Amino acid sequence: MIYMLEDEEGIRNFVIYALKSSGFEAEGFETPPALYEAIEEELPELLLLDRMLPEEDGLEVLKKLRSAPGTRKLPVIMLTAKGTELDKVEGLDNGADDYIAKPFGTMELISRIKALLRRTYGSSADTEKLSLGGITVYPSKHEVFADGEKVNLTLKEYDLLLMLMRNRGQVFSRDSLLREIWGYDFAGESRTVDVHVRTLRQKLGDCGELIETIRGVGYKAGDGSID
Amino acid sequence: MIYMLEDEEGIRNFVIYALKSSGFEAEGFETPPALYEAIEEELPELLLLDRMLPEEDGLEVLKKLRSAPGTRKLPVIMLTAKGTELDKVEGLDNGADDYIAKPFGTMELISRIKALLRRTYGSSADTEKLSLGGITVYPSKHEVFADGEKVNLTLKEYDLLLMLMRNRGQVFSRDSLLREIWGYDFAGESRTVDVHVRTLRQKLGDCGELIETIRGVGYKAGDGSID
DNA sequence: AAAAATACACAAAAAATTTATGACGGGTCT
DNA sequence: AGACCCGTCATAAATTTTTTGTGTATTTTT
Repeated sequence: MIYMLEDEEGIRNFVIYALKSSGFEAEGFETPPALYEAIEEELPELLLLDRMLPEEDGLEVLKKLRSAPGTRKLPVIMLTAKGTELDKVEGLDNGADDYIAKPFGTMELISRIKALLRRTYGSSADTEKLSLGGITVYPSKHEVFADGEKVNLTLKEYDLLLMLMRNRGQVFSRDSLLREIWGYDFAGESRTVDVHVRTLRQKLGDCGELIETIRGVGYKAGDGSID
Repeated sequence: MIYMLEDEEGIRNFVIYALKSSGFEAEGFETPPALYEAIEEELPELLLLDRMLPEEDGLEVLKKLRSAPGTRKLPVIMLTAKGTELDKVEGLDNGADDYIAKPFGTMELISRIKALLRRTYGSSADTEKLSLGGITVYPSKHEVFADGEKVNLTLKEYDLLLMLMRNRGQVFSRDSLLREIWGYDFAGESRTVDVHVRTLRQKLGDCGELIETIRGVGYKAGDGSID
């Protein structure tokens, strides 16, 4: 969720629209009190802050946010018509993470937002995860959780789960799984996959049921409806 | 320590001088290879990267840095004469944290550097010391403590530990560790890593268990849950 | 509906792979 | 020379993977 504090309705609507088009959740506010109230309700992931406001200066808002424990680390990008170097320095030195002078392009704004979010919330390693029902997989950590409990999987079990989770709802034949995960190319009869599916289900406990057997065809994880 | 990659000597010297005047340690490099070499030696806190370089494009340098585990999180500010919105978007979307178009003012540059350092290291707490369980590393002093006891590590052991501690929870394959720590052109056995992990674990005593073996994949430090 | 056939689940042993360990020799620095 | 770091190897230990056999559920045939 991204919040924006900006008194001019035109700019505000334009930016909020642009953000939503890029897949962000976004909400705009006209006055500092309205923003404060919203922050009490829900802390946004990032704040776009106009520098020049009729009542309370944007800089004052920033200082307040920075001095309150809950919002001390809130990523803030200042947006403003005041584009002199001194203005930028003032904004940044008071705790803003970025400072964009109007007029700015939508694409640049989006990119800067993404860059800041990336830096703040650690783009891949921590965030990157796959979930299905009670199962969560963190690929870069090679960790799997089922109903909150950490599960220790062997390599093949892990590969198998990842394969199924990455293509949820899709049915894989034993042969295609052997080819993809084992790299084998032979078509000979083998119960190898079955055995791994079994151990995998066992280790996943209740979540094991999310791996379905499609009789006569193969296996799949989830039916696409569950998130 | 801040590094700068910039082919024009005039700008380079000017910026390095400005940085030093502001109390930063800084060093400039003329070519990508020189930068890479320096990074092998010491990882800087931040990198200023010129976009247009005669040999290798700045963007290529950025991509390389972002794809290597050791420098994936290195804060990077791009500095460049190319100031169109598309250029900025391109730089930011490829992993740069900020993008400043020339000509830029020294004060703005310093402020942006400070803002990024603030965001990255949270008021410089992280640079001073890294902790995981009973292990504490002081990178600036090259000192390591395990359960309060000082531990004497050899260079490779230290590099290995630092690598794992800086990316806790992340799994590293032997190959990627060899590439990052031993250098991209190291031709030796990947079992070499095992041996160093062993000596490292030994020296860390009980804390050695924090370095986990992920069978079939590699090693990692901490499971993300421990702080 | 009963019988036969098929496909899968389960269990445990056997085989294969991967990692830990101990030891050695070359190299470097003091 | 002595101490130490580094990379390699052989072997032991640990764990995973595959094979194999048996039981059970489901589908097909009669």
